[in-house]
Amino acid sequence: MNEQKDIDFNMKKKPAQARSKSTVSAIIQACAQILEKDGYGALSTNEVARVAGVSIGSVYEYFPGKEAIVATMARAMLESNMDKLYSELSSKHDNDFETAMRHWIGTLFELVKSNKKILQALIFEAPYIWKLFPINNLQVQLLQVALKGAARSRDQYRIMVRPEVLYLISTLTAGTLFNLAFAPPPGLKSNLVLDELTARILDWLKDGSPAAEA
Amino acid sequence: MNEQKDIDFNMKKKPAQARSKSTVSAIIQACAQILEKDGYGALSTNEVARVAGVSIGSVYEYFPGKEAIVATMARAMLESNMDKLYSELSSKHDNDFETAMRHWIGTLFELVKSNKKILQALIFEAPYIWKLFPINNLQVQLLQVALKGAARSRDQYRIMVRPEVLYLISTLTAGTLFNLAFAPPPGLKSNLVLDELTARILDWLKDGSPAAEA
Amino acid sequence: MNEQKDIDFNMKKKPAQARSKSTVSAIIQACAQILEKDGYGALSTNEVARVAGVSIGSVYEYFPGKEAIVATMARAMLESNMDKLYSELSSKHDNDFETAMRHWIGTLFELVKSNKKILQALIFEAPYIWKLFPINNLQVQLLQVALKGAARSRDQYRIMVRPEVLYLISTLTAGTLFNLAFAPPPGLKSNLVLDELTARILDWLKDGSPAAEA
Amino acid sequence: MNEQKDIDFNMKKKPAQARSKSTVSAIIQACAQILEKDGYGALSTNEVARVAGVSIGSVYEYFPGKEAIVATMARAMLESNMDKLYSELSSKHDNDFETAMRHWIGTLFELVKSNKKILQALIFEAPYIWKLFPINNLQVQLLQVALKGAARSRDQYRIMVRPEVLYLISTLTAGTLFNLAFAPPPGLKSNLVLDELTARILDWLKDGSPAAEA
DNA sequence: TATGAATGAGTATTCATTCAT
DNA sequence: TATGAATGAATACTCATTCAT
Repeated sequence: MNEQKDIDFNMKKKPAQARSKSTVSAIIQACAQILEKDGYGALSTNEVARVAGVSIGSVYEYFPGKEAIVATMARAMLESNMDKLYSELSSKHDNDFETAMRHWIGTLFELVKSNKKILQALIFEAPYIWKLFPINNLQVQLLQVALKGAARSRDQYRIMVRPEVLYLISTLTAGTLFNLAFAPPPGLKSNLVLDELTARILDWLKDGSPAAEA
Repeated sequence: MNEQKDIDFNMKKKPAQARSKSTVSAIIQACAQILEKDGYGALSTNEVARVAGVSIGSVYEYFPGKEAIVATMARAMLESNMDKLYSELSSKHDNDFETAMRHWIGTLFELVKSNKKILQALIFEAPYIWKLFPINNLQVQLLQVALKGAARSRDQYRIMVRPEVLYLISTLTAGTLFNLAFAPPPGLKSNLVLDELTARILDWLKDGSPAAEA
Repeated sequence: MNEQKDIDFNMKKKPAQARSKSTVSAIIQACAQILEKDGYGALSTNEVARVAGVSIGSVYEYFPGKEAIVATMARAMLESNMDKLYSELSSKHDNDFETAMRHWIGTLFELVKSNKKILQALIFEAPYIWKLFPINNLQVQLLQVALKGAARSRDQYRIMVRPEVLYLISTLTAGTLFNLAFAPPPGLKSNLVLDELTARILDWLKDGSPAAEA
Repeated sequence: MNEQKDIDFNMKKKPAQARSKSTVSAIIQACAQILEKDGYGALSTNEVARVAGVSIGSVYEYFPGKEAIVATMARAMLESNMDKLYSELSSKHDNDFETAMRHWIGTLFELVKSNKKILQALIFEAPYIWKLFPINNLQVQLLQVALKGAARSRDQYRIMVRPEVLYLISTLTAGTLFNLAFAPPPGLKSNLVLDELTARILDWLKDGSPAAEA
C-alpha cells in the first residue's frame, strides 16, 4: 500500500541535434506554461505534448515520465534564477552590508513573486518536489550566498553565527517570503515587512555570533 | 483549459439520526487514516468508503465529492486542535510571559509534529487546501491567542505591536515550526532552535511596540 | 531486461449478486469468443469489454488484468472438459480395454478439434500459459484417467508400466493429437492415425510392463 | 474484426554490397539474441536496431516489418541446423541402422535443447510461426532424412512403411523431443526416454511396412 | 543509402460519480 | 436510506512505422 516507486527524475537522453533540442525545449516550456496557467493538476503527459505541439511519442523519447519533465524544468529554472541572483549580487558589491542585505532580500522576494504560480504548483502540489530539492540545503545555500557577499563587513558582523541562528534566519526568511508572496496580508505593504525582517536579521547576526554571547 | 472548477467543500446535508452521524464520523476517520498512512495520492472516494466500512453510495449521500470529505476532516481537526491549544494555554496562566511564550511555541511544535504526516498530505499534496484555509488568518489567529494569554504582562511587553511586526512574528514562527517538523536540520536540536526563536520574538516584542520606537 | 513481472492470474473478487455474475460471465465468454475468432493478438481488455457489452471499468472491477481473464476462462474450460471426459469415460465402462482406449483417444481428439482455435490461441500465443497449466501434469493426469478406467483389465495389461513408458505414452499421445488437429496431414484420415496410435499404445502397454521385461 | 492481415515474411531486397550484407546479418543476429535472452515479448524493431548497432531506418530498408526479420532469422537457423544434421548423418554412415536411429534422435534432441530458449520464443510466443513453417512438412522431412540415411538397411527394415505410420512416428518423435526439452519430467533421465522411443520406432518400422501386415 | 527524430494509433488501467435495486 | 455494480472519461505509456535530412 505504501510503496514509494522511486521516481526517475532524469532525462532518457540529451538532445544532440538542433531539431531535438527544440523539441525538448518546447516540452519544458509547455510544462512551465501549464503549471503557470492551470497548476500541477492539469499537467499530464498528453497535455504537455499538445501544448508543446509535439507528439506524445516525442515526449517519451526524452523523458521517462512527467516527473522527469517537471524535474528538468525545475532544475533549469533554479539554475537560471541562481545565475540571476549571483550576478545581481556581484553587481552591487560597493554597498554597505545593511543596504546589501535589504537588497538581497528584496531581490529574492521579487524572484519568488515573479514565479509565484509556478512555485506554488511545484511546492504545494507536486508531492515529490522535496526529494528533488532538499529544502534546507536551498535555504542555507541562499543565506550563505548572502553572507559571502558580506565578506568585507566581517569585522562589524561576526558572521560565524551559531548554527541554530543561521538555521533560524534562513528558515524564517524563506517562510516569510513565501507567505508574503502566496498569501499577502491585506492592508500591509510588503516592503515594510521586508524592512522589518532585514532589521531583525541584522540584529541577530550581530547578537548571534559566539563573541556576542560572552 | 483554465477552468477553476469551483470546488464544493461543504457537506450535502448534516446527519440527523445517530446512524447517519456514525456513518459520517466513520468517513471522516477513514479519510484521516488514509492520509496519515499513505498520503493524499492514496485517497480515493472508493478507498474512503472501504476503510470506513460504508458503501460508496453512502459517501455520496453526505458529501458532494472527495474535496468536501477532506475539507470537513480538516475543519474538524483544526477545531479539535484549537480546543486543545486553548485549554493548554488557560491551564498555564500562572507562568510569567517568557515561560508561557516558550511553552506556547513548544506546544505548537508538538502539535505539528504529532500531526506531521496528515499535515504534510494536506499542505503539500492537496492542491486546493489554501482555498480552504487562508493561511495568514490561521497564523495571526494563533498569535492572537498567544498574546491574549499574555494580557497580564501587558505592562512589561507593549503588546500593541505594529501590524507588520505581528505579521512577521506569526509568519516566521509558522515557517520555522513547519521547517523544523518536515525538514529537520541534521545535527541541530529542535529545542535549541525553539529557544532561540522564543528569545528573538521576546526581544522583538519589547522593541517592536510603538512605545519602544520613540 | 529479463524480469518476469509475476502475473496475477486470479480474480479480484468473486461476483455475488446475479447481476455481477452475468457481467463476469459475459467477460469470460467475450474472451473465449475473441480468442476463437481472432486469436490472442486481438485480445485486449478494451476489446473484451466491448464484445462483452460491459464497460472497461467493470472488467477491472473483477479482473486485475487480461491474463487473469484468460486464466479464469481457461480454468473454466478445462474443468468443463474434464467433466465431459469423466462422464464420457464412466458411461462406457462395459467395453473391453482395447475398445475403451480407442474410444478414449477418439474422445480426446474430438475435444481438441472442437476447441481447436481457442487452444491454438492459448497454447501457441499466450506466452504465460505454461505457468498456469504445467503440461506434464495435464498429460499424465489424462493418461491416469485412461488407465484407471482400465482397472478391470489389469490382468491382461500390466498397468504398472515403467515411468519412462508412461511419460512417453502420454507425451506422444498429446503430441499426436495436437498435430493431427492443428496440422492435419493432407491425404491422411485422422481415424487411421488414431487406430494406429491406439494399437501401438496397446502393444506397448503389454510389453512395457516390468513383467514383460523379464 | 476478423482481418488476418496477411503478414509479409520476406525481405524487401537482398543486400548486394558487403556493407549491406553485414547490416542484414547484424539485424538477424540481434533478433536471435533478443529472442534468446528476453523472449518474443522483448522483440521490437527499435530494440533490434539498437542491439544490431544499426539505425531503425536501415532495418526498414531491408525488412517490411518485424515478422519478416523473425522469419528470415528462423529460415536461416533452420537451414544451418539442417546442414549440421546432414553432415552429422553422413559422417556416421558406417553404423548399423539401430545405432544410427538412436544417434539421429539423440542429435535432434541435442539440437532442440541447444536452441531451447529461441525455439520456445518462436513456437510458443510468435503467433504467426505456423504460417511460416507448416509443422508436419518439417517433421516428415526430418524423418525422410533419417530413413534416407538408412538406405543400406532397406532389406532388414521395410522402409516403405504405410503413410499413417510414418506420420505417427514423425509426429510423436517431434512431440516427445519438445516435451522432453521444454518440460522435462522430474526424476526421469532423458536418455532413458529416448532409448525407449528409439526401440518403439524400430519396432514400428518393422511392423508398419505393408509386407509385415501380410 | 543511412540516419534517427518524430509520429500517433493503440493498450492498460484508475477512479470519481451515477443510479437501479 | 443504503447499497455496490456499473460507468467511461481521462491518463500513462509503447512501439511499429514514416520521412526529412
